[in-house]
Amino acid sequence: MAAATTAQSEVHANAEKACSIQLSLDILGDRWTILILRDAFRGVRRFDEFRRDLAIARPVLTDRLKRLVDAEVMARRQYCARPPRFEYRLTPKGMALSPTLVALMRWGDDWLTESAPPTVLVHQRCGQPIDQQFVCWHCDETFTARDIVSRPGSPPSH
Amino acid sequence: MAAATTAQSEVHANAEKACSIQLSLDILGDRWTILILRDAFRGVRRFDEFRRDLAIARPVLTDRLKRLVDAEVMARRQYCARPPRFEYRLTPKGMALSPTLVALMRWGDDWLTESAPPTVLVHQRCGQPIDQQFVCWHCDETFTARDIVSRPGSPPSH
DNA sequence: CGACTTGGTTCGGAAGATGAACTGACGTAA
DNA sequence: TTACGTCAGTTCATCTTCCGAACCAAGTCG
Repeated sequence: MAAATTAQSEVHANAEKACSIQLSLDILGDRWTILILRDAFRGVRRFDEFRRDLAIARPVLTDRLKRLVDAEVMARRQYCARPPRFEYRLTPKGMALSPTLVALMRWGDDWLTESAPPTVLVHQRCGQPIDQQFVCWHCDETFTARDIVSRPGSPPSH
Repeated sequence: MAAATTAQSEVHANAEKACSIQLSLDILGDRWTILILRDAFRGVRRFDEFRRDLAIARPVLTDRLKRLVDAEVMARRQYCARPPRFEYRLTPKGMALSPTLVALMRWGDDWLTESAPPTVLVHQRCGQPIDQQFVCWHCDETFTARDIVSRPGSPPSH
């Protein structure tokens, strides 16, 4: 990624037809979807709660929630028969987005706010701030983006 | 983040006025910007190279690059006087987005592609695939999103 | 000279976002 | 029982943004 300046990864660049980032952005890539997910991680579940918190137009929220449900990132569930009430919850696939949201939040904290970050994420057990790191389990060490190279994925075995 | 279902973080939810994710999305939150950055990480630098690779409309690319330069995520630099030629490079602030891009890519790999991932990121030194993890330096251990709680940031000291 | 490349700007039409109003099923208080 | 409120939407007119095509300018190559 960060080592894309090397000859290696420039050679590979053209080989990446269907990039995973592209696929992810097909689902997440608009002004509202990630904010909806952020709210969902905070515990927001109901239509009007999303609407009020985000000040999003109703038709847009309807559409975005529908897309997220279609993509199996969120699940729509009726939790009350009468009156009929629905909630939108993160699926495991949606939960798996937490590293993305955390990375986004940390970037904002580090580069976009001059004062203290509005929210701090801490390790539940000890209460100390968390860090997000690249890890190599082979070398058993953490490192920065500078030590990463990209390679084409192994062709599907057959 | 993932523990937003606890009473704790729900209480805090309303206290988060200017969320860092919101601030980040003010810069990154549209269909093209993140794809431009992905290309930049791959080593793409010139206007027409971005345009061809992304199949993006010229005026939109002009606008997005301008925004990224204004936000100091990329820098526009003339690298040839005659004919005047320009390149767009990631600044340190832009480089700092690599964890976000990596998280996005990994989510796509894990949940959106059924075959092998098109690109694999490996540790430069040993060539083994990298992992991205939450780390607590206090406890000296890695963990998943389930072990995170959010807290309001400490008020600016004075 | 004329064609080509790079890095744009300027248009009109298409697509997407917006707020306001409407619906409809139900609950509650007077 | 009448009126009002809530939740979860849909419909519609308008407004903004996006897009592709065309144009432009500066320079280079043959």
